[in-house]
Amino acid sequence: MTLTNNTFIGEYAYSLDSKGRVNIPAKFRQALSEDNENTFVITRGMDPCIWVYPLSQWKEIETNLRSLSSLSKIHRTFVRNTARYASPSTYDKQGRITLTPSLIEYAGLEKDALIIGMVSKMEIWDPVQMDKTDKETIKIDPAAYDELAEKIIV
Amino acid sequence: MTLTNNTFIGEYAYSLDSKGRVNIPAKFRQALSEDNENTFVITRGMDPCIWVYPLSQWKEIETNLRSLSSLSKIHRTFVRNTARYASPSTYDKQGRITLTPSLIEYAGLEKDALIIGMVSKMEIWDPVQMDKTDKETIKIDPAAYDELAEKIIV
DNA sequence: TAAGATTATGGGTAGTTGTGGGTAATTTCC
DNA sequence: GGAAATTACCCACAACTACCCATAATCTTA
Repeated sequence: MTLTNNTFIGEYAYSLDSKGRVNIPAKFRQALSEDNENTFVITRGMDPCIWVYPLSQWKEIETNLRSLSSLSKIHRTFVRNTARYASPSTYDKQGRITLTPSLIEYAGLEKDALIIGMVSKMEIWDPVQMDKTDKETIKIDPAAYDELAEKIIV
Repeated sequence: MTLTNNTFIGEYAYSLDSKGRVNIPAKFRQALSEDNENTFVITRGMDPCIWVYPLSQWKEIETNLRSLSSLSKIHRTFVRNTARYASPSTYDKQGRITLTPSLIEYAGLEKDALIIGMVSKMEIWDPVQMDKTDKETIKIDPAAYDELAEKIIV
């Protein structure tokens, strides 16, 4: 079945080659709608990983950023920090995107790359970082989950 | 893989040569719409950096400045400071613009220049100044910042 | 099960990009 | 008015990147 609704779920293990390329799971490529022109926007995640947006999704963020006036210092800082690390990346005939050296370093990627579907976007993790973060997750305050329960039903 | 016209994202490290020239990232040049005739307007940023607008974008700012009444002192000051240091700069065959000595001094530029995409414009920073500003960012009110993030990041 | 299609990974090459420097035109200043 | 300095425009080259093809492993389908 071919879903083209820009929705990504599941986890995949790939390798990062010497040119900084990683494969995008075939299912994710098929899920990407035509208007994205085979293009994602990669940027820093809030965790030590790379966030990968469909281009159309990123454009919405850009539109929102445009509405902020540079007269306000906090607005300037926010626009800078959001736009600064982002770059578009179109996948090649083999289905790979090229990551920037800066993002590879930020995520601590070496040989292996874990690609995780986050519904509206995806994340690229180094396996070691992922492990570490998993262990820290256990320490999360259960009360925080209770609060979340009011917002979402699973 | 062309992003929206006149939209700039990402960070690039270039060098300032002995003639005061800096490269404009190829992606930014490609993003610039035809009607700008390869021309940007450079001026003082509100942070210690140089702001670089597409010519067409600058014209819009001029229009907005016109609408500010000179009866108000703060309006006069703002218009003066904005218009005063601005000058157009067309990039050469190699894609470089020439910066004015006054702006180079204002931004504290020496050998290296960091070019940062700010969506509707770009900024040119000295790496040392950028570092310093990054560290000050931590002092920004986290609550206000988070609120902004929730509104902008979809 | 076998043949064909798809997927993941590696590597080669031609064109593009970033950087330095040269020369002719223009401006400045005495 | 003419020399000096500045600016605008041009060429050259090294490094990099986008694009192409190749191959092995895996999945599909008849």
